[in-house]
This record gives sequence, structure tokens and C-alpha cells, in this order.
Amino acid sequence: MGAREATRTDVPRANYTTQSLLAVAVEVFNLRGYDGTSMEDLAQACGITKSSIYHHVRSKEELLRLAVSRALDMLNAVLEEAETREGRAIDRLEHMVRGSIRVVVEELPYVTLLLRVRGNTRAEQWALQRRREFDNRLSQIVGEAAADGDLRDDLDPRLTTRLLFGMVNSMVEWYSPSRGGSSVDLADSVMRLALDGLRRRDPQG
Amino acid sequence: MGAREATRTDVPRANYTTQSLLAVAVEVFNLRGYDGTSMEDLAQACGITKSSIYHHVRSKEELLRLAVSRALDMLNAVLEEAETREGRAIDRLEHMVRGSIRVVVEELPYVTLLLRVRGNTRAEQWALQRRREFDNRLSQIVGEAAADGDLRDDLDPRLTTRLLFGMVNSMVEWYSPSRGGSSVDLADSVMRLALDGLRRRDPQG
DNA sequence: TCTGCCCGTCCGAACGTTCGGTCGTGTAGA
DNA sequence: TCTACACGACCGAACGTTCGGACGGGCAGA
Repeated sequence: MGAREATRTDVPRANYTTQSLLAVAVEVFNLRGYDGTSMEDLAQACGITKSSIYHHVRSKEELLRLAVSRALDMLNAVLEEAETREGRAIDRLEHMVRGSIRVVVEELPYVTLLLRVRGNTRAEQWALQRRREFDNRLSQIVGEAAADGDLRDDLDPRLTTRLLFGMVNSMVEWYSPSRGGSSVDLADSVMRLALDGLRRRDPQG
Repeated sequence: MGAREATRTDVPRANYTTQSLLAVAVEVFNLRGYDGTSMEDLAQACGITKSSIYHHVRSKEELLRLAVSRALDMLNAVLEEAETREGRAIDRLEHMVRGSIRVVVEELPYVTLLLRVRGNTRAEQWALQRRREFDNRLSQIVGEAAADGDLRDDLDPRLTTRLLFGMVNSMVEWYSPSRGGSSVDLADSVMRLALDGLRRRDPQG
């Protein structure tokens, strides 16, 4: 019956890095909402105390900034890949849809948090601004594809952009890494639905 | 010049009802997020004091419960209309898409709040549960339409449901009553995109 | 028409709690 | 021994909520 009052060496140190702490924080933010998550909640999820968190990050808002930056950087990388592609705009559009889906799947928690930002703090407003620029460049590509005559002309390009990427972004509400299938299979399904529609063709076969 | 210390009869009473207060509250909740909105924020938006709010509602959570109930009741009404329709499931599906879009447009703030519920409080968990039942009955209809052979068979019905209504639900992120066009025009566009796709047909015409 | 009271509505001032964040100290591992 | 990491105690501010009381339009009784 050993000394119960001995220092608890049976519980090893957490030894977090900023990145591993960020990963936990983003999960909790997505579960409870950013504003609904207290630093005490984060501390318990990490298994350390509140004050220990401040050894790794300056503030709660910095956690948010780091997370949404990561998501935005990934998405912008896809955008710049697409924009340097030559050829028809509809190919750039397909690259954006497939790339966005890949980023959503690979960086799910970070993109989820980004898409839920509301603009309460400076960091959130900055994220919203970057998102708006991203969306504008998306719209540009869809507009070019429409001008090329590769999209039907009875749909407004801006509306098309919103519906198409609204569909892609809705993935953060239901995609699960364990049950969700591969990013490529998902992208195939989305492209089929978006380009050719749900309706069965050639019913007289 | 008149008595400055006179009671300020120039500022009339607000005379809120629970409903008119709810309308203001929901707008602020959508702007700042439910958890990000303090009762003081609500009070300022209403032009009355914090304590006055408690004359109309029991708690902050009751405001949330009233709001999401309204949205869910509207959506369930559409669902029950659809389910009593006889004939092909794809017609019931079209009724659901058009009805959902109409509800989103007509009850935009309430549906917006509903779609952002995270499950922190009892009221939120109850709303999530009702939403899940609603989604299941939607999936049922899509599954029937697929079984009828009216939807292409290379898309999983559950995935189709999520993408289709993910697209519809994304409207709360960008639809504006002033600039947004009518509910019927929007529904036409969505049905065209969903059923027939974006790709231009018959390019050799 | 005037008077007095009722009641729906609103207010100011507090309540106990929780918030994000700070500080000085302890300790495990190099 | 030195340093990175974590700890418990604590801070002022803001939180949701409560409370007793004040305001004023409308109505009954004179």
C-alpha cells in the first residue's frame, strides 16, 4: 500500500505541441461551437489545465485564427492550381470541385470551423473577408465556363456557383471519415449529379 | 425651454409581444450566433432593458425553443403534405424540394437558426432529434423514387438526399429577401440543376 | 367629465456564476 | 543544472437571471 500522496508519476505528461493542441481544440469547437466552448472545456478535453493552454497559444482567438488559416490556405492552394491551368474553364471548374471535396475530407474539422465563422471577432471578420475573395474567384470560373457555352444558359452563373459549392460545403454537416468512402468516389458522385443531374436517362432502353 | 428633467414621453414604449420580440432575437442570434449573443445584446437590439425581456419569455433558451419549433413545424407541414400525395415518389420528392425552398424563403431567419443548432442545451438536442427524424423521412422518399427507377441508379440514395438538401439548405447562407428573386423561380432553378444537371445539352444545335 | 385604480410593460440594481486570462511555483527530462 | 511544460490560485469583467418598484393607457364609479 504505497504512499498515496506520492506525486502521480503514473499519469505521464501531456506534452502538447501547438499543433496537437489545435487539433483537439478544433474538434471541441465543432462539437460545442466556438462561443459555446470555454477554455475550461478545452482544458478538460486536453487533459491539462486552463493555464497550461496559454503556454502554447496566446489566446482563445489565436486558436481560431490558426484553424481557419489552415483551412483557407488549403482551399486557396487548390484555387491557384486551378487558375494556372490552361484550357477550358469547365475543366478548371471540375478541378475546383474535386479539389474542394478533397480538402473538405482531408481537413474536415478545420474546414467545418471555417464554414461556421460568424464575424464576431477581428479574426472571424478577417476569415470572412478571405472567404469572400475565394468565393468571388470561384464565381469567376463558373462565369467563364458559362461564357464558353459549356454550361446551360438558363441558369444564372452566380446562382449556379452558390448551389454547386453549397452542395460541396454541406459535406461538413454529414461526412464521417470512418463511414464516408474515399474523397475520389465522393467527387465522382458530386460531379455526376452536378453535370448530368439525378434523372434517369434513356428510360426506353 | 421646457423642463429637461420631465419624464421622456418623447420616447414611446416599445410594447413588445412575445412574437415581435422573438423576431428581433432570431435576427440577432443569426448575426452573432446563439452563444455569442448576450441578453444585453438582445436588449439593445430591442431598445428595452435586459430585465424587460424576461417579462415576455422565461429564459434565453426559450427564445431558441420557440424559434426552432416554428421552423420545424413549417417543414413538417410540407413533409406531411408530400407524404399524403399519391402517385410516383419522384413527384413527392419534387414537392419536398419546392416546399422546403418556399419555407426557407418565407421563414428564413427561423430556418437559419434551426440549421445552426449544435446540441449544447436540452432544447438544442430536442431540435436535433426532430431534424434527424425529418431527414430520415426525406431519405425514405428519395429511396422510393430510386426504387421506382426514376432516379439514376449509379448514385446512392442516402448520398443523393444529403447532397440535394444540402444544396437547398445552403440557401440560408446567401439568400437575401430583397435581392433573391421569388421562391418559385429559385425552386425552378434548383429542380433543373438537380434533375438535369449543369451541362449544356445538344451543343451541335 | 373627472378621479382612482388596475394591469401590462418596462426599468435599475443587484445576485451568484462563469468567462478569458495572469501569476508565481513546481517538477520531469535533457 | 537548466529549460520546457504544467500546475493551482486568483483576477476583473461579463454572463443569465431575479427582484421590487415605476410608468401609463384604459376602465369603473361618481
